This record gives sequence, C-alpha cells and structure tokens, in this order.
Amino acid sequence: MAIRDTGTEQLIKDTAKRIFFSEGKFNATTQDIADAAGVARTVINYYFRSKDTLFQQVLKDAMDDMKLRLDEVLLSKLPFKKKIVKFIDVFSTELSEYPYKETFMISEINAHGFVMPEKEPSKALQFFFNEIQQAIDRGEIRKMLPVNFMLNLFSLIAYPLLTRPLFKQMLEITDIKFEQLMHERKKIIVDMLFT
Amino acid sequence: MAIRDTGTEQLIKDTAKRIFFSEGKFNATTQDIADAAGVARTVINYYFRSKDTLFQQVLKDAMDDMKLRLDEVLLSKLPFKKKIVKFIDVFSTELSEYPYKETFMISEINAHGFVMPEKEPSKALQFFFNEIQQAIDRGEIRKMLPVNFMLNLFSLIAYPLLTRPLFKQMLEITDIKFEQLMHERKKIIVDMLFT
DNA sequence: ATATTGTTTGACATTTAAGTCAGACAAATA
DNA sequence: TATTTGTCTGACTTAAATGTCAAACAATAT
Repeated sequence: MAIRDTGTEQLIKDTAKRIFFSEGKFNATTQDIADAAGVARTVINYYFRSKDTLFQQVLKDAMDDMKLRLDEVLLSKLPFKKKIVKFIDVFSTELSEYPYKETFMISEINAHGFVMPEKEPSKALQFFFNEIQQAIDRGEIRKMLPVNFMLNLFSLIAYPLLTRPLFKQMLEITDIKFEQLMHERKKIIVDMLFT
Repeated sequence: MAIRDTGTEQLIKDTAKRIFFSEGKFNATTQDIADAAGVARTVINYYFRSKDTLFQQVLKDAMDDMKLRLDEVLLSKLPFKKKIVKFIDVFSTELSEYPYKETFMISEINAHGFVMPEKEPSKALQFFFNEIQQAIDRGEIRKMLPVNFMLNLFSLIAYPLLTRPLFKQMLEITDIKFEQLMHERKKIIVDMLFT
C-alpha cells in the first residue's frame, strides 16, 4: 500500500496549526479547518481518523519542532550572553508565528489532563541550567535559581505576544506600533537579564 | 416582581468564574457548570437566557473587579517603587486565583471578535504612564517607552502563573516548589525593573 | 487500454450541547 | 389556610459537530 503523496495530509496539519496556534481559535471545528484548507471535511477523518488524533499529531509536531529549534540554540557553543541574545531572537520569531501554541497546550492539559510525551527533563535544559549557574557565579547575572532566570527570559519574550490582542485594545495600538514596541523590547530584555 | 435572593445566580457566576478563569477549561459546557454548581442545567437559562449571556456577564464582572483592584493601587499616593512592590503583590494574588482570565478574554477576542466595553484608555493607566516617565527621568528605571515598562511588569508576574501546568510537567516541579519559586520571584522582579 | 488502488466526496447516522416549556415546588402574602 | 409568585426541574425540541460509508474519481501499474 504505497501512499500517494498529494500533500493533503500536510496541508491539513499546516492549516490546523495556523488556526490553533496562529489565530488562537481553540474551539475551531473540523469544518472550519476543512474550509480553511479547501478540502472536504471527511478527508480529516480519512487521514486522522478523529479530530482528537489530529489534535495530538499537530501538538506533537509543534512540540518536536520547537524543541529542535530551541535545543539548537541552547546547545550551541556561543558565549552565554550571545547565546541569550540569539535565543531571544529565535524564540521571538517562533512566537510571532505561533503565539498561541503554549496556551493551546495548556488548555489541553486543563481540559483533558493531556501529558507531554517525554518524561525526563531534556538534556539541553539541564545543560542550559548549568550555564546559567555559571553565569551567576561569574556575576554576569543576578543571584537566583536558574529556573527563575529561565522564567524571566521566557516571560519577557512571550507574554506581550500572547496578550497582544488585549493590549491592542486597551492601548489602542496599531500593528506597526506594536512591532516597534517588540523591537525595542529585544534590547531591553537583554539589559534587564544581565547586571 | 421583587426577586427572591436564593444566591443561585451568584453561585452560577462564581462557579463559571472558577471553571473558566481558575481551572482554565475554556470550552466547558453549561452542563459542566451546572454540575459543578450542583444545580439543574436549565437554571442557567432561567437566570441568563443563554450561555453567551452568562459568558459576557462573567467576563464583565471579572474585568470590573480587576480594574477596581488595580486602579486602587495605581492611583494610590505611594512613592513609585513602593507602588510597584504593592502592585506586584496585588496582581500576583489576583493571578494566583484566576490565572486564565486574560487568556480566556483573548480566546474570546480571537473566536468572536469580542471587544472590550470601555473605549478610552483609562485615567489610571494614563496617570501610571506619567509616573513611569518621571521615574525614568529620575533615573530610577531604565530608559524605555513607559508601555514597555508596563509590559515587563505584567510579563514577569503573569507568565509563570499562566504557563504553570507546562512548567510543572517540563521540570517535574511540585506545587510547593512552585510556590517557593513564585515567592523568590517577587524580589527578583523588583530588582530587574529598577536600575 | 484496463485493472488496481489510494484518494476524495456527499449523503446519512450518531452524538453532544443548547434552548424551550409546562408543570412541580416553596417561599411570601393575603 | 389559600393564593400568589418567584424558583427550579425533567422531558422534549432544535441545532451543531463528529464520524461512517458507499460510491465517484484519479493516479499508477499490469
């Protein structure tokens, strides 16, 4: 049963990713996804059996993707500060494209007790924590638990992108203005993280 | 038609708030809410006509609530740094109880183009931005757009609480350990925000 | 060319959630 | 006590989303 790659399966996954992770429409229906992909709704069942299976596949893909990209930075041989700058850049780009990925995962966890595939804390993360500790010992960054440094890093990058629709409304900000803010932030974040 | 206050209406609202904002179950059904509140599903229709009306009421209540609490801090006569410390405390408490409130609002915005009631940027916020600018001029905090200072403040407090389930899984952290992290953070956040 | 087989579709069935309504119940009032 | 009136419930209706299936379609192989 050699498969005949029409690209449809990937198209559906990409479309789902866009709707869930980029547009933040967490309860989009299979019809919504099919329409957006320009295919009949039932092809989703053909390729993925059920909506839930599609969910899980898309989620797994997205996680593997991100892990790959982040690990590449975290494990790179750059000096600590340069690595952080690079990380901010890569993570910002990632989040600009898929701002709601984490939120979606959290909503899945809360709704269905979804647990992540991999158990052991990733090697890359362990390695990164060590580097953070060393930077603390050198006095490059404030004294704190390495995990808190990581939380700061993630927070400063992710939160504004995550809450963009809210702030756009609250502050009546245009998209261009928002991009400017985000650009200014990159420098600020580095300044705040390092002493 | 004098109403006979049985507390049911408030009970339903409180339950909905808990399910949506505390437990992060964004697509809970009316049945879920009714069960959790220990009432028949149809009382929701009796008191709120439709599920959507309940949504909007709960959302409005929550927003008014938060605005009230935050404005009280922002408009208080405390010196800038003390005000920030107080803000961190109040906002942390608020978010510990309802970590998913903002996320829920954002998902509503993304799904149905929901727009917030009040148009003009709130007085309190304007006032706060002025204070931030003054603190910048005094050299208390780094030079940046006041809105970016606010984003930093919000990010550092909110993001960890928002993504708690993810980090708990990724890092295999217990609730107690997490609380400790959050406690350490309060000091760190102040340190990071001020030069 | 024709058969084979993977892919796609539309009609139908099933399931699940939201909303309606008549009547039961209980608290206030006459 | 009897009546009124607000509150609550369960059975029913309607609406919407998921899933199944037989048949049509199209690419590849014989």
